Amino acid sequence: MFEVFEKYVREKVAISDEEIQMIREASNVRKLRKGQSILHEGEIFSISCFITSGCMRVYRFDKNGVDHTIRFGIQNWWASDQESYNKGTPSEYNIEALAATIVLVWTKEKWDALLAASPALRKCNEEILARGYETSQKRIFSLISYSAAEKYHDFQKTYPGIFNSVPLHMVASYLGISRETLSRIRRDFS
Amino acid sequence: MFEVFEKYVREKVAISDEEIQMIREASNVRKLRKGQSILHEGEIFSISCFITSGCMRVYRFDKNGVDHTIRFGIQNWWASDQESYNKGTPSEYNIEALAATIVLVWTKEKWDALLAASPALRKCNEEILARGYETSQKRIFSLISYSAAEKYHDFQKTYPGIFNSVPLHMVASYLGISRETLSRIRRDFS
DNA sequence: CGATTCTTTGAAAACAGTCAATCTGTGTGG
DNA sequence: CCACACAGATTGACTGTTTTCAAAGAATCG
Repeated sequence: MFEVFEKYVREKVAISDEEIQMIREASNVRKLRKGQSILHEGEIFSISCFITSGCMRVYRFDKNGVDHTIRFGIQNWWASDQESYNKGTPSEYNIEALAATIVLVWTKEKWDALLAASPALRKCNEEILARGYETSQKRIFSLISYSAAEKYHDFQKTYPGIFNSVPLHMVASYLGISRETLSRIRRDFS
Repeated sequence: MFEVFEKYVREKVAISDEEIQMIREASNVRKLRKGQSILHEGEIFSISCFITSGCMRVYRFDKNGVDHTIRFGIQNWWASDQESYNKGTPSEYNIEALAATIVLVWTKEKWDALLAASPALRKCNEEILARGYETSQKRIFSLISYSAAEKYHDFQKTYPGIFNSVPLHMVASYLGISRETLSRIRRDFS
């Protein structure tokens, strides 16, 4: 479990064994069954949650009760609602495991303490946030400029790991198109 | 000029007069005419750029040469390409003034030094990044779940300040719809 | 005032969504 | 091992929305 995280951090920043050990001790392992949720809308999201294996999905319901996929997460990704986490406000999102999944979690208190104690972790954290923002910008560009077929192919190419882990109707909901449209795109392109 | 920024910072964090003074001394004022750009694609974006008045637009061309509005900025917003700034890579974006605009700029070197020297500024910076990410998430949800009309009304309601500062065809390009569609939405709803 | 940019409109075509039905694969219980 | 249930994926027919293209009407600016 933790080895995955250690490798992940060491690839991003130089960090001492002591710091790693401290981070390890503050962490908890959680195993999730397929379909299990770590966040329901209305709850406050107050953990840092790193995926070591499996697959997760962040989603949200619209006013008609239709769910929309905000984001997926697989190994080495974080599952979170930054807004709820930062502000301590009730979340509008849900986070569920799409398959058997193992995550490392830290409470917000412990994570804050770790950030204060470890400059390397702090740097790593900043990088993660920056990377997340850049990813969002790219996705926004694809959503405003691509056709349905282009969005599909771009997703498949950019995130093959995710593409191969999640059901197609969730890919459709991630891309903002209907599953039928996605199905027809697939038929026409292969 | 600088007063706008000082007020902005003080509303976010507690900061000493000395720190403010230091930030002020490192800053430069730049006046932009309508249509003037501070970034062309291919260049490296290596300044922090705070808008004290006026209006800016971050945009990008797709492979057909059509431009798409990534983001707008008005007073108290930042104009940037985080990815180019962070990684030092050539930008894929363009940033232009949509009207006479005054910005405060810091070179990346100076800004980094300020962040290192002022914990308050660093905290403020983190908040800005977090807020930017949250904003992106909201926009993604609107792009994948709203109809064209809903996107329009949401934008108008959420960012009235921007809505009233930019031409409609750019609003359309920001929302990912054609100007004709936007025009018809407006006709049908008033 | 003329030039340019921005916005609106109409008609046709392309595109995507909906609904209902069917097909496919997986896993479960008998 | 089979039959059945269930979730996921596909298809067809239809509807509705959005884009495209071409043109004309405002608004703005030198």
